[in-house]
Amino acid sequence: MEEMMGTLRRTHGCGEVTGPGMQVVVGGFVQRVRKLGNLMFITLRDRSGVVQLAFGDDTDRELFEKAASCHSEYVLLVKGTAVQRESINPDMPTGRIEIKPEELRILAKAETTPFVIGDEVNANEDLRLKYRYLDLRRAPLQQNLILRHKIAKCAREYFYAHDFIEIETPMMMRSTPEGARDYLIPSRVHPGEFYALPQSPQIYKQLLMVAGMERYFQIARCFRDEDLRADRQPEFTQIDFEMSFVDVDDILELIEGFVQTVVKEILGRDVALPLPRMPYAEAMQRFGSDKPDTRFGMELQDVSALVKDSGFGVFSGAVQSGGSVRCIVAKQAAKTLSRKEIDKLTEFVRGIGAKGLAYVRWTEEKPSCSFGKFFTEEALAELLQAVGCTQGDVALFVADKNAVTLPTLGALRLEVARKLDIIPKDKLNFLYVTQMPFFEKDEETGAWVAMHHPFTMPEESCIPYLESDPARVTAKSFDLVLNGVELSSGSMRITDPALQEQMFRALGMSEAEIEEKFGFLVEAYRYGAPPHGGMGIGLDRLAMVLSGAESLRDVVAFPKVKDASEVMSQCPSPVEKESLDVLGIAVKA
RNA sequence: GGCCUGGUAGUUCAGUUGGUUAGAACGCCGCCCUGUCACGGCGGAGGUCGUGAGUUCGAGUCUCAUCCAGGUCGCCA
Repeated sequence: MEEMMGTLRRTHGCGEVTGPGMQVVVGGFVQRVRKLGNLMFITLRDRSGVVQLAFGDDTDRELFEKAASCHSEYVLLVKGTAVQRESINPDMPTGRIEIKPEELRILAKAETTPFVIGDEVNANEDLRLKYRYLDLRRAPLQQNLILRHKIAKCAREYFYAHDFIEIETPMMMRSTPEGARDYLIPSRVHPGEFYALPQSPQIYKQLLMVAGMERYFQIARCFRDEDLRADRQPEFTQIDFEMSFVDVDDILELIEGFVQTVVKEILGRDVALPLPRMPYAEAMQRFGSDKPDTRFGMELQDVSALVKDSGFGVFSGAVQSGGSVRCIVAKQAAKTLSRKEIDKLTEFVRGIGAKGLAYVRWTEEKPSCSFGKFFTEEALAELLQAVGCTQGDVALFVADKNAVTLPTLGALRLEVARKLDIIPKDKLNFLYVTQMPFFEKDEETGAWVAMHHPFTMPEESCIPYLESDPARVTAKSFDLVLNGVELSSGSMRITDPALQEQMFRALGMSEAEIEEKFGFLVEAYRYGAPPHGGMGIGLDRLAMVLSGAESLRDVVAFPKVKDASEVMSQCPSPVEKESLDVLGIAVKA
């Protein structure tokens, strides 16, 4: 029979009971019951920590028997006195004291849990997600959610202090066919018509600038109906803002200030400002990535000039047809990267688009080389010297068009670094990637599509080439990268309606299409808008990196799994036929 | 959607060329235990080997199909 709290109220968190002599009432879950005959210990856990209750021969017999009936995860309310322990546990923050209970109420009993609830995980994630409310009792996950809360709190305080106004934008909005797939909401009042959940508050926050709100901020939930990854959930949270009367540098300075503040607040560490800034083109050349992990070297090297006249057709052919031959050099990796391992890496690069992988593996006296028969010893020595490959190293080469060599070697660089375990875990390398290309070519259709979104302001100097030479147009956009994770992206927006229409045309949209999809937006800008720009910072990803978690699931209270379902409540789920009828929806069998 | 890996007790796993009654650890239950804190000791319960079909005298083990999970690529303006 469960008991009531009555008038008894908690006075302290379990982790807050520190000194002997304290009269306390604590409540929490039973972590563990340890019976030693007429001596018994119960560890009680709440959000603040764990404290030990001690029952001995000085304990009232009835109270002792009641305590002895407790099992793991029972919910107790205990009144007692903290006393010095006979045997101290130095590994426990409250290990110097224990509570001598005078009163104990069993507020709730608990069935045996499907997995043991402790700091160490000893169950599959699948099972833990099904019983997410139990998994969340574990201190590491509680700490992650608390850390996430602190980031959100810190963000609010920072943006409030910088004169931003918190404004909610709609969760039900117009579907925009560009970009990611929308989650749709059927309209009952307008059968056959749909709202969409926002992929971001982009359009609304721009309109808030047109409205003269000057500085808008929101911790905004965003939705994208795409397949999941460890670092991608279908619904996610952005620290979203937009500001007027600014240019790129003003936004970058504001955000690096936030980054410095939040890292100091959460980790107590200093971030040196200004944050490094790297043009997109340089990031691709040096790291083969638009979100470079700069915590380690092993940068890409272009050896096209050295190998273009070699007898090795794969190399010379790639250079002659406008591509390149590039490599990375893994220092002192010859032992770890055996022939077998290099074969695996070859499979790896084939999986992401390269045709193959050439290598030099310099173990003993002579380098062993997959393309050795096409190179004289002198030519090979010259090549290796040029790329800084010496005894004990492995050099890995990819030859193809640049659209393949760069990203392939970028991914290979990360893969090799992980295998060699050379990525420093304690570094926090923030980086702004700037001057992104405006357009990117759709490989299938050959059409130019916006790399960011179509409201992004191009660099002024590029405007003449919008329609004549899209490839050379760069955008006033910027990404914030932390340790190779894209935390956020932002840009200046187009405020000139004529330029905006020109942009839509460059993207191949007809007048009718522009009017139909974005007419209201273009019209808004005809009534005057201050120059403005903004950003959305991924709160989940920031929490993931700052907590050291490997997956977004570890920093989201109730995450979705790979197929976008939620295993605890089992959604999505079918609905009653009547519910569909009222919406005018028929579901294919 | 493609590819890779996995699914055996409540949990995490082991399980030999296909061969007796499918094991271990933790958890759970019972008894003992006055300083434990991963307490300890003794005993016990607990299994549709994901599901279905096939090969075989015989399948946890081999084959096929299917379901589920994770990773990865496509995708994510």
